[in-house]
Amino acid sequence: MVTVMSASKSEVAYQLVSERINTGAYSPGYRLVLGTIAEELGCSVVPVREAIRRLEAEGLVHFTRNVGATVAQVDSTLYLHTMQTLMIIEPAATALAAHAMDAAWLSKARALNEKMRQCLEDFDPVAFTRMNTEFHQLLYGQCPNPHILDLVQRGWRRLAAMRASSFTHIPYRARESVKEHDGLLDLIESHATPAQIEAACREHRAHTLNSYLKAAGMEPSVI
Amino acid sequence: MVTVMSASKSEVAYQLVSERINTGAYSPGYRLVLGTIAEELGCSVVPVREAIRRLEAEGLVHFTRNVGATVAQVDSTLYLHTMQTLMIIEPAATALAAHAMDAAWLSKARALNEKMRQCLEDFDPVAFTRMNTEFHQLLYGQCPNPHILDLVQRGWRRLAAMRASSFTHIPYRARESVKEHDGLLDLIESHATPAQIEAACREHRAHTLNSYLKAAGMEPSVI
DNA sequence: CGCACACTGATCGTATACGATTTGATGTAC
DNA sequence: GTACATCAAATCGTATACGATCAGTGTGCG
Repeated sequence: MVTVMSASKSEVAYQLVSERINTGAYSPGYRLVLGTIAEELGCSVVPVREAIRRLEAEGLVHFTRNVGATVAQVDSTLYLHTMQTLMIIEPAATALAAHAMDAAWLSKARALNEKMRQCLEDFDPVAFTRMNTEFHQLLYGQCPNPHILDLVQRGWRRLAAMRASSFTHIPYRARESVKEHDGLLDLIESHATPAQIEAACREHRAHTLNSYLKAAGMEPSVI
Repeated sequence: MVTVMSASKSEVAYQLVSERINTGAYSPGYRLVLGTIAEELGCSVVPVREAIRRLEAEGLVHFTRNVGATVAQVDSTLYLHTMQTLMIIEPAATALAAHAMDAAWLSKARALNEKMRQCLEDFDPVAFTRMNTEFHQLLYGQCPNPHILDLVQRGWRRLAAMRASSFTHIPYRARESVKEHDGLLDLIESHATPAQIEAACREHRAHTLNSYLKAAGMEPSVI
């Protein structure tokens, strides 16, 4: 055979559906029909099934036996639960990644945060959220524990899929957020202990979460 | 139809393989052949495939395209990574579950820990590990955030699948562990804040992890 | 007019079948 | 004796086919 066969069909199906959910082409509640997707991909339903089940395991789609799959609903509770989970795991990942934060890394992070600061004028929530995601990825990206890294990435991915950035709901957080990022980088530059980094990072996340909770008229998170 | 059809075949397959891994009937490295399992279950390979992929998503089996699935290897790094992940998430789950810890709950937890204390004489690592799992389940079980709860349960499940309890490797930790459990319950009884509970619980987990690391001649965890 | 029930179309769950890929073994040349 | 090419068996990946199940609709009865 000449064909390269780089990825299996179920992998292709997974990528396709996954991307469409992320870009919002499939919005929450959208009915994912195996046969339709299979036809579109030019393959049978079997690989599509597998892809859908994988997405289910990741929490991006909801599946009911003998009924079918739909893109997971973004109920406000789900958003909060995901935020809360990230508030616990991401700071830990960042602290564990501290060893990799050298001078080069630091200047890159500073530059990115500076770009975010510039973005504050004529505020564009989407662009800002994208850069915010990138900034945090820079923070936790070098975490040496693959489980934890995976969990953090899934969390962010879920939030992205919800297309409900905090900054859309509570725009004033953007300015505070940039300031807190700087504080975090200062802390890292001064060779703070991992525990200190974790605490500061968690505080940053907690501020965002609690601002959202307050805006929604709810109690702040207990931790 | 008279049949109840309580679970789909892929669900049955999932349960079967999952249990066999947990009980150790399928030990790490064991080759999971779709056809063989299907034959044993009296069904075709398709549902088995789905079950295997689910187990892969949970990290219990390793899957290679066109080659097949094997029960995940328990390399010591994996064990440590799982322990470290749990060290971060479980205390948070416990703190979030604090609201549900009333007098009745407390007496149940005390009773269980007392049983563990009795088990210290003629020490049986397996029985002790089982009770320890139960005790911790009691701690985090009422966590209201389903994501976090799920992550904690997966972590414990993974550790169980590894059949490599800390108490097998470092038996002297058992005695300290029971004492720390009591301390934790005292703290809860005195209506400590969730943050305090989290800190104490994490310290407990950190002690276990670092004892293991020390026994293996490795550096203690940075957080 | 409203409710219960049977029917229908859509969709899922699984079996079977076959092509594709890998792996390990066998044989041959050097 | 070793290295490499070739081959066969085992196993996976996917297509197709058909039975099972569910949601919605229409009809009949109270």
